[in-house]
Amino acid sequence: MSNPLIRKLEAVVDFTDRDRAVLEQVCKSTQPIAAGRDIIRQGDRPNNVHLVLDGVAFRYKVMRNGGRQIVAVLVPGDFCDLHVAILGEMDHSIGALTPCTLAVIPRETILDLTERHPRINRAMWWATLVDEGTLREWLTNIGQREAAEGLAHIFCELLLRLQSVGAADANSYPMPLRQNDLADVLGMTSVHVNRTLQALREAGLIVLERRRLTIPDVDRLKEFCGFDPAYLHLRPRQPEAVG
Amino acid sequence: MSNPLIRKLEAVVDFTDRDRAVLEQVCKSTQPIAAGRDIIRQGDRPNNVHLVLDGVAFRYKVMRNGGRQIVAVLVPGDFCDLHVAILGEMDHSIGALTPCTLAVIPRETILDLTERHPRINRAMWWATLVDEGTLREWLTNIGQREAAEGLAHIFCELLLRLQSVGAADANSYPMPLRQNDLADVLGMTSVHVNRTLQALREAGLIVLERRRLTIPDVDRLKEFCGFDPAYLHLRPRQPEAVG
DNA sequence: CGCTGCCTTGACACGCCTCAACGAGCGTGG
DNA sequence: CCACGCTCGTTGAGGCGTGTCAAGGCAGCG
Repeated sequence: MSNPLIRKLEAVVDFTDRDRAVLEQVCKSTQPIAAGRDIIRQGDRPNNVHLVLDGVAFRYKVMRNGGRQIVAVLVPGDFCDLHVAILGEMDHSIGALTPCTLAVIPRETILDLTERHPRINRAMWWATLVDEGTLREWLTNIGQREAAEGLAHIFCELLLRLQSVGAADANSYPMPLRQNDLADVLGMTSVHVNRTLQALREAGLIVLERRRLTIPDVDRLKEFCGFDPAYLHLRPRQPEAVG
Repeated sequence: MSNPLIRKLEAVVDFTDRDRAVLEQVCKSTQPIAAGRDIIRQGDRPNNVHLVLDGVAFRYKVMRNGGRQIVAVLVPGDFCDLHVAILGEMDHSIGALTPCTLAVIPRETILDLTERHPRINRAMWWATLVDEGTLREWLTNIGQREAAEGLAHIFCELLLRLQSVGAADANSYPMPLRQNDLADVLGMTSVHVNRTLQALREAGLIVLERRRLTIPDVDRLKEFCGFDPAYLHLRPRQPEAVG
C-alpha cells in the first residue's frame, strides 16, 4: 500500500521521484501502539516526531479538575507532533483511539526536510496550515453551533478526511470516537451527546450502531450543519488569483 | 523602534545581519487601516500577505445565522494571512480592532523566504506552530472552562502577548476587545460577558474601565484560571526599565 | 457466563440565552 | 454650548439547553 503521507501531500505539491524516495525513507522506522495508550504526553521533549501511518489518534489537553478537551483527531498521513521539532516541548498529549502504526522520525530529519527539500517543506507548510484551519472550524463548532450541528459537522469532516486516505466509503465509516470522546471534542457531557445523537437518528440524518456511522444522505447532513469543506483544502490547487 | 516581526522572531532564532536586513526590506511597504474595517475577507484569494506592524486585529468566521466566532487576536508582529501564500484561499475574515499599520508582502516573497532563508523559514514555522497552540488553548477556553475562567485566561494571554511587543506594562493594558467581542471569542452572549465581568470585578481579580484592563494581582488571576504560559513559547523578556 | 466498558434513561438543578429597556460616554453639528 | 445620535455597557425577568447524579441495559470478550 502507498504511504499515506505522500498520498496526502501529493494532493497539493508535485513531488519529484527523489522527494518521494526521501519521504518513503523517512517513514521506514515504524512503531505499533495499542488503542487507549498515549503516544506522547504534555511536557515531553522527545527527540522524535511521530506520524500516523495507520489507525486514528487524538490530541487532548487535561484540565486541573480532571476535565479533558480533545483538540484534534489524527488520521493516517497526519503528523502527531511536528511542534517538537521546532518548539521543543509538547503543550498537550496524544493518545491512540484505535490500534495505530506510527512512523518515528528523528527531529533532525524533520529540520533537514524543511531546509533542504523545498517541495517537502512547502507540503508540510500546507499540512500545518490545514491543521490550523481545522482548529478554527472546531472553535466555531463549540462556540457557535448547536450541539446537534456540531456533532453533524464533526461527522462530515471525518467522512471527508477518512475518504481522502481511503478509510471510508461513500457514506459511512467506522466511528473511532465513543460518545464520551465526542463529548470532549465538543465541550459537552456524554449524556447530552447521547440525547443529541438520538435526535439526529430520529431526524434520519445519521445511522450510528456498532461503532459504525452511516450517513443516508450526505448532502442533507452537510446542509443541516452548514458544512463547507473549503477549510480542509482537499482539492488540488487552482491557478493563481488576481488581487 | 525596531520591527515587531524581527523582535518577535528573534526570541527563538538567531538571525544574521542579512536575515534582519531581508526582513526589514520585506516590511517596507505599509498600509494603514481604520478601526472596524476589514483587512481581508473569507473567500478572498489575494496576492499579498499582511502583517500587523501596529495596532490589534482579529480573525473571525461568520455563520449562516449571522453569528460570529472570533478565532484569533493579532498583535504587532503577527501574520494575518500567511495561509494565502500556501493555501491560496482565505477560509475566514480579518478585521481591525484598533487603527492598524500593516506590512503588505507579495505572496512570492513569502514563498521565497521559506525556500531560500532557512532561519527565517524556521522562525515562521515557530510562529505558525505557536498560533496553532493558541487555538488549542482557546478551544479549551470554550469547551472546558467556566465563563469567568475563560475570560480571565484571555486576559492573561493578552497581557503576556502585548508585553512581549511592548504594548502593555507590568499589569495593565488598553483592552482592544469590547464586551461584544469577548462574547464572540468565548462563544457566549455579551449580556453574560457583562455579568461575568462584574463577578470578576467584585472578586477583585480585575479592574476594567474606560477600555483599560488592570490586573491588581497577576499571579492571583493566573491561579484563578489555571493559566500556564507554556503554549505561547515566549522567551522570558526582561522589562527594559527593571534591572 | 459473568465481567466490564459503553450506551441509555430519568429527575432535577443551574448556567447561560433571549428579549427588552435604559444609561453612560462621546463625537458631531446647529 | 447644548442637543442629538450612536455605540457600548448595564440591568431585569423568564425560559431553555446542558450539566449532574444515579441507576439500569446491553454487547463484546476472556
